[in-house]
Amino acid sequence: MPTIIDIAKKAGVSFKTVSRVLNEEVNVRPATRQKVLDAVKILNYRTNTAARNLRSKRPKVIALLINNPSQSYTQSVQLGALLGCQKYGLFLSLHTKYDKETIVSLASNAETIGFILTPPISDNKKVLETLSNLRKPFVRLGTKHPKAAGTCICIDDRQASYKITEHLINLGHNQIGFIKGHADYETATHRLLGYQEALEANGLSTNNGLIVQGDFSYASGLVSTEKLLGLNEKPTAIFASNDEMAAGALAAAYKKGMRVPDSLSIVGFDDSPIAMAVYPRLTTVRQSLSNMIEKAVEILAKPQTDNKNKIIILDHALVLRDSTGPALDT
Amino acid sequence: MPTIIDIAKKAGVSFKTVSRVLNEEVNVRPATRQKVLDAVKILNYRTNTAARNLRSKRPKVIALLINNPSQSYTQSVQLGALLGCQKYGLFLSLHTKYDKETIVSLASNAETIGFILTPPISDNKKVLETLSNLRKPFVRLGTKHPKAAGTCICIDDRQASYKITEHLINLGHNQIGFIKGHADYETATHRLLGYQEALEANGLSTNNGLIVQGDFSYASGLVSTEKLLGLNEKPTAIFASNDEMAAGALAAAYKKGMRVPDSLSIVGFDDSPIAMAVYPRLTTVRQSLSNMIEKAVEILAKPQTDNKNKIIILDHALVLRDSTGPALDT
DNA sequence: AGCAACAATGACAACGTTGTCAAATACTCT
DNA sequence: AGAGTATTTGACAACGTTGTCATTGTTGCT
Repeated sequence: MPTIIDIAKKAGVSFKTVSRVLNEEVNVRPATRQKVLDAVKILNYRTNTAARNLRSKRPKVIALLINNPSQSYTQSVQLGALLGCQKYGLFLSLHTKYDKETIVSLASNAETIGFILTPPISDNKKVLETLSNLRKPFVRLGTKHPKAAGTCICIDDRQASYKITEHLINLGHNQIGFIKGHADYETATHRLLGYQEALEANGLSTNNGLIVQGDFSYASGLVSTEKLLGLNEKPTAIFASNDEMAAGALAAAYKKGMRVPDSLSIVGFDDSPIAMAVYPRLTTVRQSLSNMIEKAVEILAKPQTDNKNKIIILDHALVLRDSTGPALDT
Repeated sequence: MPTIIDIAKKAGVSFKTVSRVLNEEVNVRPATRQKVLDAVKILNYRTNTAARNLRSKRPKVIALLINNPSQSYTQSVQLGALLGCQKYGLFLSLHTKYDKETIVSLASNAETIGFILTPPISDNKKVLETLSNLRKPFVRLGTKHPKAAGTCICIDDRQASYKITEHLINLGHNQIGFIKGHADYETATHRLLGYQEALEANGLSTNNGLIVQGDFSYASGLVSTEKLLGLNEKPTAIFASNDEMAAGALAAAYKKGMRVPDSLSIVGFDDSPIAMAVYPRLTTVRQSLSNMIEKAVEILAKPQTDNKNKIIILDHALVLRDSTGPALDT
């Protein structure tokens, strides 16, 4: 394994200068910087995080605030965060509580670099207020509410929602039920908007009682679908705001003896593990939670990148599986 | 933060002796050791893993071999392994391939401490043979097949299975269907045995076509349950060998218009996230995957603990929820 | 040209631990 | 008791990096 001393020799500078380049410090001549970077590339150098952590007094802990009813969501995020931390030689501290006291005590710990907030905490006014006063950086996942400080990372929920609704419309569906997510989540609002816009753009009514309130849980998906299927003008397709509710919708359909996608199409959102565990497998929107969280860790780990207080919008993708099919000709 | 030098002063020995005690080296007088340990406790000392990793040339990587169709299982295990690694200052390398070449190349890396195998790899003969020849320690999860070397960590599947079957019997069920797990998994066999023993112990027949083959997937749970419900002598309860198949069983029941647990009781196994996401919530067996994997990391991290080539059996617990109820009086 | 001010670089200590080797102590045997 | 050996302890360097401070190089100004 090459060390900064090897790099220094190769580049013809002192090892301290190498350290400066690697830490993106100011006051390094561009030519020198380039020589060092070349040497780094040639020798395939990787920083020894043990040595760095030993010597530097920089903070090393990222606080992840997560309190999500979906266990699969929680696990994915934790996993991604841990992998990111491992990459940068940082430690992760996990927290489900987010009262003022907890946050203040975390922030006052000199070891803490900053916070990562996950929905619905990302949009919790009290938390945002508390953090804004605390001079520690924070990153908010799954939201893009512009008012508060802190970097936001999300996908374009509205556009994704628009696209998956249009997929249903293209299959001939014109009565599309919608199950809203929990009101505390910003994403829930955007997904609804995308759905409504797609309907309007295709000349379909958005005001026909086909929108019901869920809360992102399986049970609410089931109950909501029972409501929708009990209507006089039944939907031929249902858009659930996440995969868990879509799984609940599937159960409700089975209960009624309906076949999916033959007599009812169902779509979800997230492409969580459940989407593949269910029968038939769900058509859904994939958002890469692991990319999101890795980006969040990176922003906190490398404070020099000027991502502060920006809104970062990551890619998503429509995933067509077996739970959607053409509308019945009735 | 106290260092070994502080401990040394407190205990009246050299800091090198403290290091020896902390690393459980031999040739330390018991009295000295005790003095050091007391000082450690009083000052609440925690090893600085950065310094340790920097100085020591000990290997620091644990290779986790995991290739499980269940994403929730995979995530839980990875999460637990990462947390364990963080605790001991180790790195995790994740692998889904387990051909001979991959294993040999991992083992020949001087950085690699050892391997953790997860089902079904835990019982893969080729892998076990390859590893046995390679002089690297390995830990096998979810199995207790005695022939091969390596430490095994598991729960008593047979006993757990016995207990949950007995729970159904106590509710008055005497026609209990069983959905087997994938044949590659040792646990599948033990769960079947426990079920059969419980039936026999309660004077029920085990030979009545109520046992069908699944493969641990949702889809196989659904199909298997349809088979069982199509029999002349229908079961009043179904024991699925894991929660995913139990979720499939629930779907099949809904499809037939049956209510759970009113007209059919269903139990699963694992207490995976799905058990709580489903309606009604599953009665199941809880096995703490996180404990298992943490133990596995510990064994590799602290080679001195003489857990080598032992079989470690962890606790499990019956979790009674809403998917089981009294048998119908028919 | 000469000087100040600032930018860029380098020399060296320090972080907390383990590895190496030497020294001190305890034990065994005659 | 004394030599010889084994056990226990200690002194000190080393790991690869960053922090501190000194030194050198560069620029702008009179």
